[in-house]
Amino acid sequence: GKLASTAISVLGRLGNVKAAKRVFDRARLNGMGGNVFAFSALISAYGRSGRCKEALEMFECMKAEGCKPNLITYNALIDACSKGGMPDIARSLFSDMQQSGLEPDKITFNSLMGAYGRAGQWQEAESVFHLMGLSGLCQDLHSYNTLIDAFCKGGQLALAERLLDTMTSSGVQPNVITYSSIIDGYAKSGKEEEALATFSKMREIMKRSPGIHPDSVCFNTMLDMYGKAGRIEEAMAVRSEMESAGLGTDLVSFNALIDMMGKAGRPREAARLFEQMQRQGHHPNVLTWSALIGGFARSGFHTEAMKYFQEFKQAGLQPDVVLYSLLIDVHGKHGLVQEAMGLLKEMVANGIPPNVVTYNSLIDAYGRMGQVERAVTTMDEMKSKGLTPNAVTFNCVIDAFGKEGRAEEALQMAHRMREEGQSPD
RNA sequence: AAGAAUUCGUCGACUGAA
Repeated sequence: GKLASTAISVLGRLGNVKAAKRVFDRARLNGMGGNVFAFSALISAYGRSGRCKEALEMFECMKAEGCKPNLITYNALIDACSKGGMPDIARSLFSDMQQSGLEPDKITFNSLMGAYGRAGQWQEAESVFHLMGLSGLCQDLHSYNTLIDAFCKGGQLALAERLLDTMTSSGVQPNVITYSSIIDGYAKSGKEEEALATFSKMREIMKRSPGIHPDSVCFNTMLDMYGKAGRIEEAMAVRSEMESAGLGTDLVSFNALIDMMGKAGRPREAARLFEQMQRQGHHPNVLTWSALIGGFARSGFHTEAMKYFQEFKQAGLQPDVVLYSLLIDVHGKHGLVQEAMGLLKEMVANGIPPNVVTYNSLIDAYGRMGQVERAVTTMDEMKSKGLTPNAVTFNCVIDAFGKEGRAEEALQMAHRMREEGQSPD
């Protein structure tokens, strides 16, 4: 009973949903599983791995079994929707729970705010923050951090800075997470100097409060920022600092470094880091491999890239949409459309449904080859699969017409783009 | 009064005279 919910929770945290579900099922067979605790833990486990649909199914399932969801169940489910990028469902659950007589608590508000923040809807996040105050709940450190992060993700750095001041004067002390969010916000807006200034400021403040230091997430944020900006020297310097701080280069640091080298057209350096990390006992994950493979593929070393892809599969790891889309894209860009189609078949056969990005890469490939008609059919095909073309899709098709000198049709496509709710820019 | 479940920051994919 109690042991089962704890086990489900721990497995969920480790990212092993399969095992969590097994424990859940077994506990239920033994007649000690079907309680709120187990259901909530499982819903949370699904949420953590981004499987919001399954979380919602479990929720329906528990209700059907007559197990009444409580505050924590709702919180877990709202968080699952948040992580799954479905803020609107999160919001309707927020209403539902009140209908059933449950009072939202701080965690409920924070989770809902996070749902909007992740989705880039910082205005909504802000209004939840205020609603929280109006409901008589006092915003805590999580609330401030969540809203600051929402502002940062929405590129509203001035608002983030202002809220940082507000929280301090309200007696809530910012922590590493607060500063990391802001640093990342600057990093993603291409404001490296501001990010660095925030980083330094944080270290100054932390010097005065013993026991608190920038952690690896914070360093990795800086590291990746320099990597993305192609400032290799500085990225390396961050790595050294991390090591002298006793944090070491962790999996995320290596992934960022490998990506940096790959994008800088230095895939051999990336491969060196790849070896190095393993010597240090790190197990490469899908992100590591994608960065590595992408580096080789973008530089035109397809054979190398595919060799690593084989190795990846032999290592028993499952390729995902991103990895397949990456491979499809680089093959398409180099005019290897047959190979790209082969990969598409393979992914479908492996039960990985292509998404908008996958299709965009194919459409782009046809466009580059001057096969506008095929580009258009591919767009229709994606629609028939229930996928909605986005701005990138339309841009690719418009560009394809443009390249062929078919300005009329390019314009028509731009019109359709508006009709279908995408704004051309 | 209980060994149970819930909230914050970092890494990989697509378009553009960028």
